[in-house]
Amino acid sequence: MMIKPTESELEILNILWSQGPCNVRTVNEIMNEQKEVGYTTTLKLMQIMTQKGLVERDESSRSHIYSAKIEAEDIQGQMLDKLLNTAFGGSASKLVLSALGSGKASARELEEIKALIQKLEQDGNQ
Amino acid sequence: MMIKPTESELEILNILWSQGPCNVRTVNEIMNEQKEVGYTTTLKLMQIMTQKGLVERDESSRSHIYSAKIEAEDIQGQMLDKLLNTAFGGSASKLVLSALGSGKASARELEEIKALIQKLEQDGNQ
DNA sequence: TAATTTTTACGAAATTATTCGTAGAATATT
DNA sequence: AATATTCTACGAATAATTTCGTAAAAATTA
Repeated sequence: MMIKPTESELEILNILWSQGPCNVRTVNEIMNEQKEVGYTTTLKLMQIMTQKGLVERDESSRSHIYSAKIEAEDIQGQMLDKLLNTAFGGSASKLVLSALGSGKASARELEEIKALIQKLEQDGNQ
Repeated sequence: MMIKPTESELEILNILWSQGPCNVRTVNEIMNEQKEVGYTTTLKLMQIMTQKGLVERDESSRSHIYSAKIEAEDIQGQMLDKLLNTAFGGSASKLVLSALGSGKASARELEEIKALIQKLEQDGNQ
């Protein structure tokens, strides 16, 4: 069973996923664009994450460089699964309908999704 | 801003959503099908939820009857939104593709989704 | 080289969430 | 009526998460 990041840990992972490897200072500055967080708070979190194996760090330079040790897709899938089961009673279609219903997908994205459905239906009919 | 249920609170809400109004005993028994939880633990949680306004209770009979005070759809939408932003970087299509990709939707459900997309695209082109 | 700044390590306080024990009231059973 | 059961209220213990202060080492600047 894969380890489940806490909410703060997930925020940090998101930064690492989008920025690539970086040091505490950078992560903390990005965090602070959303809400005020002390430097040592971010540092501590990232140290804990290292211990848990969520990130790894390169200590060769003075300011350690952290990188995500797990794939965004893995965590996304895990969390989606959890949400599916806890909030949507296991119904993937309810979840998808809710996601699309509120107009958050562009025309281009809708095409992508249609294409996937097409593919799924073809595979299913074989 | 709507109040965000904790994980345990969400479990209880799920029970109330699917069962309709019920008392602590019933909720606790259903909870115990998944994992062992003491009766007073469930009671306490439901009392807290009452305070927070997540549920309301009818005290007219001795064993109080609790019912969800918020719509499943509202919380689902809220949590989905949050997941969308925290784990999927705001990309609804990534989320949907991940949800459909792992074969969790039936043929019937895929049809529903297709129909919705059709509708969204028509509306969009007006 | 002295002073300042940046960084890590560590511990612990503060906050939030979960769990449960105990007491007492209401009801049901014998 | 006495006993046992079921229920709520309440407080507090425990656990998990988040936050930050302080100290010391390393590096940079004056």
